[in-house]
Amino acid sequence: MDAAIECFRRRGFHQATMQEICAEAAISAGALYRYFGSKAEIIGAIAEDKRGDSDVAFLRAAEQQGLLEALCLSGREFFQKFADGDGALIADIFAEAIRDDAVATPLRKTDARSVALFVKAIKAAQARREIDVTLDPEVAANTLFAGIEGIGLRRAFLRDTDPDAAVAQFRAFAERYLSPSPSARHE
Amino acid sequence: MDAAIECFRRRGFHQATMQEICAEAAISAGALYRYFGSKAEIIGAIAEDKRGDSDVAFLRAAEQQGLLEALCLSGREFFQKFADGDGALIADIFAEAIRDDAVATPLRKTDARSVALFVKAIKAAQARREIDVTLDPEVAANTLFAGIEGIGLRRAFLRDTDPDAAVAQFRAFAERYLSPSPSARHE
DNA sequence: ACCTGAACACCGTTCAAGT
DNA sequence: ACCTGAACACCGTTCAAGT
Repeated sequence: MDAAIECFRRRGFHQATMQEICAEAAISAGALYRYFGSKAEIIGAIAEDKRGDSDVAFLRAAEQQGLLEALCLSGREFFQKFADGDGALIADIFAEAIRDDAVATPLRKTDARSVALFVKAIKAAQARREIDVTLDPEVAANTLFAGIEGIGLRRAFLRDTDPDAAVAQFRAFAERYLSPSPSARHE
Repeated sequence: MDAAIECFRRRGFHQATMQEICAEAAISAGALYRYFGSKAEIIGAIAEDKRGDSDVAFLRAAEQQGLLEALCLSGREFFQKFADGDGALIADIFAEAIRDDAVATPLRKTDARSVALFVKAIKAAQARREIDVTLDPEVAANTLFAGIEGIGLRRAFLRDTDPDAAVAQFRAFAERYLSPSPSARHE
């Protein structure tokens, strides 16, 4: 049923019509409204279950290859969506979530889980003295997330969605952001 | 005439109707389409002339207070829009620009001008040895932009649009990103 | 030449009627 | 109980008719 993702993917949230989604799902309009209260509710449901699969992979990478590589893995996954043409849809989701609390609330829950994962990995890396110990893990996790999202959106806007280039840009940012700043070092 | 910005501001791009805009501008539907070919063309026009006023202020700040303070000034200006409730509109513009070349092309032109300004200020700061000289100015300018945009959107999504907190987050990011990285220093 | 506004094609959503 | 699909209210856009 959620395979009506296909319609948003093909035409974007505002361009796709409920009738197209009904046709794709082989269902009537009335039946669709039995499962989802509105069009906005559908993006909520989509964005919600798109996360999570990669959580285990992230934590394993953080342990085995270090925080930076794990972050780049997450980044690549996100940047790939833009290369696949989902950029406008992602921006639509942002817009809808900023505008509508009913959309934002469920998304914030899954977002918080991802942030918590970042925080956990950051603390572990600090314990290993792999990165700057003076960074606030919560703020750092959010800034890294903002960096990934900003880079992805911006490159889509500039029509250069090559994931390799995007990861390289993010890697340089994360590396510099996380490394002990000269002014803060104590030895 | 462009005071129909008001409608987008109040209700967002997709929620505002052409009839509302016509009423606000005291004009008929036919007349509106004489000036703008479509609804999408209107955001293009809006976003286009929203830039530019602050270019002079940025360059002056960069000279007198250093690159970091000038960046924070730009950041604050952008974050203020989210605090004013324009966050969803900004995300809409992103979505529309990613989806539609006709919207993106004029926006990329004004964007390029702002990036060029950042690049210029970055080069000057490198000449002063104020920041890391090994940074590519073009990439750095884009990454800083992505950081501002990402932080703004993300904080709007998380319903915490306080400009002071946003600037503080961005300042820490920019400071660490720009400072000479230990591994790259030569002395 | 320029503007008007009724009309058009189409959208998201609903709800009486069927099974 | 659940689904259908015509109908509703409303959208962005157009274009014959006016000035």
